[in-house]
Amino acid sequence: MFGFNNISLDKKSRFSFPAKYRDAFINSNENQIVITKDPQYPALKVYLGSEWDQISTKLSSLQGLDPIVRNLQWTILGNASVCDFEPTGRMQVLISADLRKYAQIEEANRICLIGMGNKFEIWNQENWEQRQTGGSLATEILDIVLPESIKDMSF
Amino acid sequence: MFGFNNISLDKKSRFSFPAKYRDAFINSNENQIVITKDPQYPALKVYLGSEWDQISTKLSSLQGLDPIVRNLQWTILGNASVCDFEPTGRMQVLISADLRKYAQIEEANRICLIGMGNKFEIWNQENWEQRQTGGSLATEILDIVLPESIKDMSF
DNA sequence: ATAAAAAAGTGTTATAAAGTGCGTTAAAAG
DNA sequence: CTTTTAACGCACTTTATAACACTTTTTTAT
Repeated sequence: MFGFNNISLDKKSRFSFPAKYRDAFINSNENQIVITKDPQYPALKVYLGSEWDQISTKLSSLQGLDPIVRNLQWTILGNASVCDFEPTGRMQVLISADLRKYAQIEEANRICLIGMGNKFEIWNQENWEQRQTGGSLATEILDIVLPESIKDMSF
Repeated sequence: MFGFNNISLDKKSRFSFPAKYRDAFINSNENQIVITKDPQYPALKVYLGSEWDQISTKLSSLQGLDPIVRNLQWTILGNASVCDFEPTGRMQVLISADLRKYAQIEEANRICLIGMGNKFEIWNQENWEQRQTGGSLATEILDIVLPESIKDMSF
């Protein structure tokens, strides 16, 4: 599941996955999609249910008294929106109001859906273009030292 | 049970869990909800009965002569409010006056209910926004060394 | 101590808003 | 030209919440 897609949100803020991903969804037998905040950028992460189960289980088991861990738990777990999903149907998913706000796609009806293999990202179109053209990566790097417990996780 | 919810308290300080969590509650056969203080922030933790049984059993069995452990016991066990709960009904829960005070949601009628997997957090909206938006990672680092006994617990 | 009043807690109903499902049209691909 | 896909519009369903009525508990005054 790779590649860039420019797709539209309907009036109720739903989008449909492009048809080219249908077989992959059917093959891996997914019936849930999880959307949550990207911890570093004003963008959203989209996980398949099975992938999400792994990530969320691991992350929620970590020691929440560590403030860095807790912040990641808040961001990723605390903003996750779990959507029922039918790979054989319209593959339509709603983006909640606060996630839209975070990704700056509030009024926009066009978004960028980027396939990253086992997950997708959703970006506001302008942000995505800037990110790709400009060398503007510097501003948002989290210069925090990650605790050992999450060094081996990839979100 | 994940995700952010902005919900209202009624005049008697009750809130209802969003309907999307109903199936999870029914499946795990919960009939009790426990609300208690968060040991680090002016916020509340909400546990399912079964989860609470585990945590409270474990926590109350720890060596209370350790001051950090003792503090956690006071905060978490000593402020727990157990509420009857019907997953098939309105899923309505009352927040007691002193818990409201602790979480600074005394007059507020809007709260943030954040699903963190096996538990929820309740926040005053302003506090939550500050915590999420600010680069507040550095400020509240608990530079205490946790005793071995609780390093593997996650509250 | 008792009664009255106030406060706190419980439960029900009505309604506006949010979310869902599905048919139709428009656009793109083969 | 035919088939597939994406986008749009509409109707229906579900959900959240405010308003109301009633019960129980606590407080106050006599």
